[in-house]
Amino acid sequence: MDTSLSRDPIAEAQRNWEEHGWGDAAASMAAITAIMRTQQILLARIETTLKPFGLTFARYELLALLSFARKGSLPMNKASALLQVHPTSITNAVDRLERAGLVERSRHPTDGRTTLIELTAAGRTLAKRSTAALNAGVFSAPGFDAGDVDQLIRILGAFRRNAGDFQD
Amino acid sequence: MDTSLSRDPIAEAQRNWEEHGWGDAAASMAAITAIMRTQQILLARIETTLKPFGLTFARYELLALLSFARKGSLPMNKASALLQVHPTSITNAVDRLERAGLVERSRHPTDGRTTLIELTAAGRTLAKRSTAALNAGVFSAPGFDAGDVDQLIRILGAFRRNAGDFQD
DNA sequence: TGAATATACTAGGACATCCAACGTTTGGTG
DNA sequence: CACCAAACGTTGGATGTCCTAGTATATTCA
Repeated sequence: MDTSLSRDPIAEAQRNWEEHGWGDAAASMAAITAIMRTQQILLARIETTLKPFGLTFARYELLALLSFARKGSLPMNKASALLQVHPTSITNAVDRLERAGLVERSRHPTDGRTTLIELTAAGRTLAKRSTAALNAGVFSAPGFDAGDVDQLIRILGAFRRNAGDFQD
Repeated sequence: MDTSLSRDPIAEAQRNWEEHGWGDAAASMAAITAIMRTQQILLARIETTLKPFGLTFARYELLALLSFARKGSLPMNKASALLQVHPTSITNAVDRLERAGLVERSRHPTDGRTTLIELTAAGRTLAKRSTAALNAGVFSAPGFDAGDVDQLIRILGAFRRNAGDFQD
């Protein structure tokens, strides 16, 4: 699993693409494959950092989102929209967080369809601690060269806007 | 699930980070979150394109890798190393591809521990067709701005090298 | 007002990924 | 030559994601 190869397998795939006459798609294929692999590496680091807290990244994201909510609570459909995942993924995450005593479900006062999620005291504490750990262990030194972080934010921001994630 | 937000939720998260005094980690957090989301968008497009062929991206990657192998066959541990996924993921993919008649397992002639994977004729045909579909539907127009593809390859290549993916 | 439509959440299933543990085969070492 | 550590693949379990379908509640409109 964690063996270092002598050559970049993605660059190798790009060469294969070019040799087969798919030169117009080769570079994009390489970029997309690199995004896939980078996501995998980063996710593994994040999960390792969160493991001591009993959290996964999916659950952490929800916890962090709730900790920034002004009212301290959020409808499940809002969480689904903001985290940009399927509603059933939110249900799954809330189930586990609730079982761990970190959040609680409550009925919406006026709309009987919606369920509100709210942090418990334990949830709020864990959100702070795990965020500090992620900042220290991953975000403050992610391994990108200087200046590249801003490039990534720009490039991927444009891509996500093109993909319809947001208007702005 | 596919609702367009008025504002970029990742930029919003970055602002939250900065307001809480985590300015040194805010930009990296935003870049990493953007990578996660971009991967999700691209994977969804790829899976949609592959669905008519009865393939998932994981199975396609293995199929494509085999189609480039000189001998037409590859040990499972090689596939695991080149695709950079856990050996059990290869076992899973080969199980399904074999059941679909696209690949076959065979014993290594000299080393009794290793298993070789080989494309069937049907597998080779499907690899070609699905690659053409991906090139046409995703890779040839991925939605990145001009010049950004090369930037991505450079930035993510450096990251992966730092992460120990390859020497080069 | 009452029926049709839309929205919100949940249940069940398919798929992929990882980890831990296991059995088999190799190959180096005493 | 025998033994044991290492390598290889598989099984079983946990997690997350998505999809489809179903139930309950709101909203719209005839």
